[in-house]
Amino acid sequence: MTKESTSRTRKPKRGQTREALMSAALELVVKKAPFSALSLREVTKKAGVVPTAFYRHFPDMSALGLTLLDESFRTLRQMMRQVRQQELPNERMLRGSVETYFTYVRNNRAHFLFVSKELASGTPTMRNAIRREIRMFTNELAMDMARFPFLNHINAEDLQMMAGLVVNNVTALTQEMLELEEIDETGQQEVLITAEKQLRLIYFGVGMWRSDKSHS
Amino acid sequence: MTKESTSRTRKPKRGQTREALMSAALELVVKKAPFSALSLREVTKKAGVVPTAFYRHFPDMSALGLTLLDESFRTLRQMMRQVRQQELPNERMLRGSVETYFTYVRNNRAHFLFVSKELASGTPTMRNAIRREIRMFTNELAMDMARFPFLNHINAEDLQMMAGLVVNNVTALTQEMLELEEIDETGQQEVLITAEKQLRLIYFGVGMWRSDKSHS
DNA sequence: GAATAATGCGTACAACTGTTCACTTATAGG
DNA sequence: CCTATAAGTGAACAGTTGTACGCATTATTC
Repeated sequence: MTKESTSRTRKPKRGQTREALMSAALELVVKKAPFSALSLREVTKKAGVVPTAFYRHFPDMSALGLTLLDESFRTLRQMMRQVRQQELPNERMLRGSVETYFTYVRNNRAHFLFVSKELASGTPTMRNAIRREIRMFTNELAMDMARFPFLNHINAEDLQMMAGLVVNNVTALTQEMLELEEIDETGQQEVLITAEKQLRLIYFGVGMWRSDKSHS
Repeated sequence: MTKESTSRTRKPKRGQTREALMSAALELVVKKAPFSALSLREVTKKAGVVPTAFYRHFPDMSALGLTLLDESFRTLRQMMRQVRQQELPNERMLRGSVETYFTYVRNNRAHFLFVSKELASGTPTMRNAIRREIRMFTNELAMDMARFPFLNHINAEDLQMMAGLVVNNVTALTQEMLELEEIDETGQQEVLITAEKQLRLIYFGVGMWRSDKSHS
């Protein structure tokens, strides 16, 4: 991870305090409270630094939050890319995607937890940023689906609706997963199985869908 | 604004301060921050009462939170009852249920918002209470489905999975709805339409489901 | 109407908050 | 090696917080 230390420093405190602050905050969010409940002093204490040092790296707490959010998004997009570069939806690859996704969730528990909490309880700025990101995912999923011959009898609006259905459900399952203890292997396995079944069921529903159906 | 006499006046409040505290807190949660970020003094100020008066009604803030949660649950259960006493799922009554539900959401915006925020960012006690409640809803829905001849070829586990799918999505849509301004009539209408379509799609998927399907 | 319980008020205090400022120290570039 | 800059320190500030205490007022019950 750290690749910018280019000098022989006995006490390598170069750009490292900034990261210490970020991971301290992340840790506190995970094991304590929503980000908005963190105090600047609390974070600096956990980072092993005096309160005023904070200002050398961030103008205020909300800037830290935004940076943290950005970092989380990088994780999310990376995951998204990996899931998408598998083949397009069919019953067989469903399991693979689900596993890839939830492996990511488990390996980046802190980031997902942070985003999940902020989505519900963050400042409007944060909430909007997250929702925009989720909407982007949904759009990309809808576009992927559009490229699938199997689905080209479905209009754009309905594809969006279907993508939304998938994303909603995956989001909910992610939160469910995050509630489990990290150790609870069997619980996580259950969520995974449920996820796969639910997505398969959606897949069936999509197969039955007719966009020209009257709905008024 | 406040025209109360300056110093030693007592306002004729009977059991009414307690409620003032509760609705003050609820209001603050709605328009400001997660409950955990509220301060006792803030709440009492908004309720038009001196800080120490708080202790005449609650031992501390978290007790207020629990009470608020309880109140919200009463709303939720009442809604659930009303939705359930309609006929069982078929394509025709879907719209009715969806409308009943979201009307409730709109009419009890504050409570739903409170629960929604606490679900993600509340204390473990709160989160667990809410999740238990949601699980109860899911179970009841699964039981309702089980009584439906149309579905009696589906085993209990899969019924649970399906009920979970519905609840997950309704939950997500509820949060989406709560993000909209109260005035945004067209936005709310859109969510409603999407909700109906998504549930119909699930309905189709359920129709295709075979519990004996191999899934490994 | 007097007694008792319930409720609200004001003061007080210690703990914690964010932020300022002047200061020391470490590091990088010349 | 010297120096300019970046990064960390400590003291101090004004606000806010939760809560304890005693007193004042009201509501209720006899």
